[in-house]
Amino acid sequence: MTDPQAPDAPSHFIREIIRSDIQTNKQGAGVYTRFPPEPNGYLHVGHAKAICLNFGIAQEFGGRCNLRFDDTNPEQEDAEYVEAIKRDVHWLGYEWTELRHASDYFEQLYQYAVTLIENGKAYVDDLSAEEIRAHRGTLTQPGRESAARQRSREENLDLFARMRAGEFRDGEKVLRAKIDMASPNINLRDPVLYRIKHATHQNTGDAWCIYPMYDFTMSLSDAIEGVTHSLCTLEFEDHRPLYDWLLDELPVPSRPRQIEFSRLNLGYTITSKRKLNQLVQEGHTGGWDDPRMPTISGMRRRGYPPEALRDFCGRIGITKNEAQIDFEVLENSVREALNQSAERRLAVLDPLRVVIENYPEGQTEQCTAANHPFREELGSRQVPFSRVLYIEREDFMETPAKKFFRLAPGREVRLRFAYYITCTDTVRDEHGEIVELRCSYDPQSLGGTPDGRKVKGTIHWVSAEHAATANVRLFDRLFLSANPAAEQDYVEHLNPESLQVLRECRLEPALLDAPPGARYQFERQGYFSVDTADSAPGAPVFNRIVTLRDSWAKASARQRA
RNA sequence: UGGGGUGUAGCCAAGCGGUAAGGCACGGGGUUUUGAUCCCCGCAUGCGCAGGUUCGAAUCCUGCCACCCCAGCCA
Repeated sequence: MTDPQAPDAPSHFIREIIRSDIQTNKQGAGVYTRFPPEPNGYLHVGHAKAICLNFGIAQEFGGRCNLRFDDTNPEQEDAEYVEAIKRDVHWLGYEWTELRHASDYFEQLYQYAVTLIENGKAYVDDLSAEEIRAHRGTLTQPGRESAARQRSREENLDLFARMRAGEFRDGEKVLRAKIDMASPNINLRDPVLYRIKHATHQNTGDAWCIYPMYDFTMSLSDAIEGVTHSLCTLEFEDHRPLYDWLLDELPVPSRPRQIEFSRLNLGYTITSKRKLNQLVQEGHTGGWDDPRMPTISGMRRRGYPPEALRDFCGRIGITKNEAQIDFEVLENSVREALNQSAERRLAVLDPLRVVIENYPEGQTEQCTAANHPFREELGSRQVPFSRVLYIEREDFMETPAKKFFRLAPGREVRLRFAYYITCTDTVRDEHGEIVELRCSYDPQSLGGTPDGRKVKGTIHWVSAEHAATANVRLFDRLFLSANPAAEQDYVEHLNPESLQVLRECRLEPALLDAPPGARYQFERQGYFSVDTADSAPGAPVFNRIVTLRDSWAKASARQRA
């Protein structure tokens, strides 16, 4: 596995920049990064990329990394989200150096704003939002200066103090940087620094009624924390001149460097907090942690191991290309982690009854089953075998297709960890549907066969009398479109069959005591986890994390096509 | 159309003037009591296009083309 920290992990341009900065001592000693989410929703895979980058880089260079909540817009934010975010970062395997909130700096930021005013670099404007927009100009035309731009420092200072004191209503006044209304970079056309919001803040309560904007907050918070490398996504690239302008104009304690990289897009999924929020609010999924959601909490609930996410983030690379990663890359990381760590069990998802006619009635014996094919230290368990079994319905074909190696009339197969059986007859119900197979077994075939005969197929099974019955949920992609975000209405592209609940699954008895969160491979089927929310003691509910690769399914699909 | 970015295989991605790494996907073969895993092998005379510089260019120069981002008192 390529962990981002591994010495042989592929390098990328940000790592190169940092190496060079260290060599030239450009950003001072040490590396300090930060992950700065806004607590306005749950984290998703895209954030996992940013988390692995920021925390991973810090780890790699023996540096530090803060978790900082960018909580400057009280109307959007909630304490529920800050708790969820902390949980997600921890689950991914990272520990922050300091836990901060941008709101911790509100007083200091306010003083910085005052300094700007004192230096003639900011002014209070009383234009309305619409007027400001009209004054801003367009992409090709310069903006116009507001009359308020000429205000004296004294008046600006007084007005700004009164903004803070709550003398104005929302939207009545705003603090703006005095830069250049004719700049070809629209972000430099006197950007708003502070706005009035009489709202209760999740961290500071009612202490403030003015709140700083993103650009102002981000660069100064980075500087306050001594961040050396401020990593963010591409859309902030043309905000960098403003980020740097603030550092130039104010007596900041450090000089962070902003570097942008492209955000993660994953095939068949959505990585937008806003859109994910809509899915939750409109009830299209069971919540933020629905196992079909590309949120970190959804993936955790589904059973993805955190090391799989880290491995994935290490594989996709860090560049400025707008990339859309195939979903298979993620699944590959998940399978690789689980193949290594998950114990194997036998479970029949779609049961078909089998009676072994030459097996003594009422007899039970224990078959020894290895818990893992290449990790002997994980030991083995006993699986009961008896006269009546269940096998997977799709492991039997009355008229076998070409290259079908499983059970069929007259065919012999291996029952995993047990005997060879041969299908001798079929039993049908009144509709003509096959409801039972009659088979014979070879008592000599337990560890091998005395005559050395080989069989092409091995199938899984469970003893009917001993089996537990459980619900198993199969998940398919949430969207049918490869790029739902690009569709006119992504909600229309939801996969109506993304969730399938199987209620008649038969499990080997050992699975009955599986603890919530445990992950197993159901042999020949896939990896499954015990749902942490819906399972009860003695009544586990299983989530399919990911299927096994299935070259038979692929080949037979190709045959049909 | 002003500004800022990006173009290397189906999808990612190395490459930093010396003759196209690696991963995913895909195809073929071997091992196998999971059609899994594992192991081999194949997969760009080609790097957005066109010129130019050079003994030599994905890398340097010039000109084009395509795509993405920016006109919130969101982040």
